[in-house]
Amino acid sequence: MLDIRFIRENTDAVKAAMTHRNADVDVDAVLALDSRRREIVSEAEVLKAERNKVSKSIGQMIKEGKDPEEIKAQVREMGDQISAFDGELREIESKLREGLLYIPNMPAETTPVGKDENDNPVIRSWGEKKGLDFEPKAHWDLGEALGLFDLERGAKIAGSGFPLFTGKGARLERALIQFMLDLHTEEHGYTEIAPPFMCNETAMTGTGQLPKFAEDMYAVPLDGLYPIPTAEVPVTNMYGNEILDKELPILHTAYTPCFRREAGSAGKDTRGLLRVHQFDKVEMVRFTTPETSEEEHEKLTLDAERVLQKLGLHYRVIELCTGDLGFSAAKCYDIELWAPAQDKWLEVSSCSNFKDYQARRANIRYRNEDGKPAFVHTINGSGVALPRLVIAIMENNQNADGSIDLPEVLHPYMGGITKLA
RNA sequence: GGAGAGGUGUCUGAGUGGUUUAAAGAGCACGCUUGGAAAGCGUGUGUGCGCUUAACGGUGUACCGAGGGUUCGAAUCCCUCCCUCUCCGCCA
Repeated sequence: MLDIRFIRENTDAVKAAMTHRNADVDVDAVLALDSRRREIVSEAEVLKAERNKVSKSIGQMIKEGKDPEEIKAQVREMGDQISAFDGELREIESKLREGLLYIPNMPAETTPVGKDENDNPVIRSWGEKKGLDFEPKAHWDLGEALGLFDLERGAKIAGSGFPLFTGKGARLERALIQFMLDLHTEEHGYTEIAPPFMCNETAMTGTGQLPKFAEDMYAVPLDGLYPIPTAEVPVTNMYGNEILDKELPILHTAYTPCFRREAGSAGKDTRGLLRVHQFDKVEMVRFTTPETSEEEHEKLTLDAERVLQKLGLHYRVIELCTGDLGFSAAKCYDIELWAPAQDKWLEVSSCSNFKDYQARRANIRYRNEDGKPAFVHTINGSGVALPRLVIAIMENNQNADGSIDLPEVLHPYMGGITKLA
């Protein structure tokens, strides 16, 4: 969340930022709560100081054998007033916090201003479109024919959007996960985490999924848990309410399945593996100081790109404009893979710098140069998400006979299999 | 799931209603001492919020797992919850 003091002192800038985001946020209502809160705190604390003083004198009187009943009655009255203040304060603080939780992050100064996804500039691209001398088949046809997945049976046991991989398709999932984890841990300096696949409400609030996006999450109400929509949630919140004494930056990578209800996107891009409710993903997370977060964000993005380069896949990097930026992000690059049969770019990674927005929500701090606690900056990105990666591999590397060549780096992970046929 | 024991500051650890302003020790920082170091001695050593200050800081308040309650006053008493450990049960 944003620092209430920042909002107080930069009200116009905050309002302008919300306009650029197309976010409907009542900044003035939050400021009014803040102003009332400070009023009450001041008044209540004067009373508390007085009460503490008089209470102490009661102890003294008892020791001296004097009768304290009259003074007790006075202090009791003060106590009633204090209770009234504290009651109102509790109410105001909870409203204020709720209000702050619904205000998205400030876009970074370098984030391009724009209305929607059509205003996202392309930053760079790598590779080029493969010239296939035949009509490319869609991955759903290739996959069913080669026995890589069985979407009908997946739907039977869980519903549509819950893919079931079979045989070499299942092995390909495992191979890709392992390849990416090895790359990030052995060459990019990340420490691997194997986190819980469910998180509590506090963790989900820390990274910004709750309270605003509750309808996008699966839930296990009996236990107060949510199946994670991304490893970002457990891996970021693992340091919640801590002052880190480790050297920054901290780099973590984690494989987890991800669970998303995809409410609101029903009927859009639903064929095959394009948009599913459960998918595998390797995530990267960096905890940095404010001074280095921009640089670390660039590095993390390159780490994701490296995965695609090693796999030999044509991709481009776009930057999200203010109107398309995610709720908690200040700056974000999306990486998209070219899929010939779809004739489309598919998003496989979203690399975001959250600055101190998540750290303030989750209360993740470090000690700055003065030794004072300060919020870290968090950065994360997919490195990368599997379903669309699998789509790109299948559709780009297909042959006229319906077989699929596997990228060389995967051969060892596939037990020597070089081609899906 | 059942029974029991616990949760105090960076750490160890005392504290069962009122100079506790959380003892003491360790650690850390600075200073003295020293040829240099160790030992010794001295001083300091948390976080959030409010007010104040140009700033350093000052001041008030809250914080002893979390949240409520009792009381003039709570680390201390009561209630609910969370977590850790031990034993039992169940179990991959």
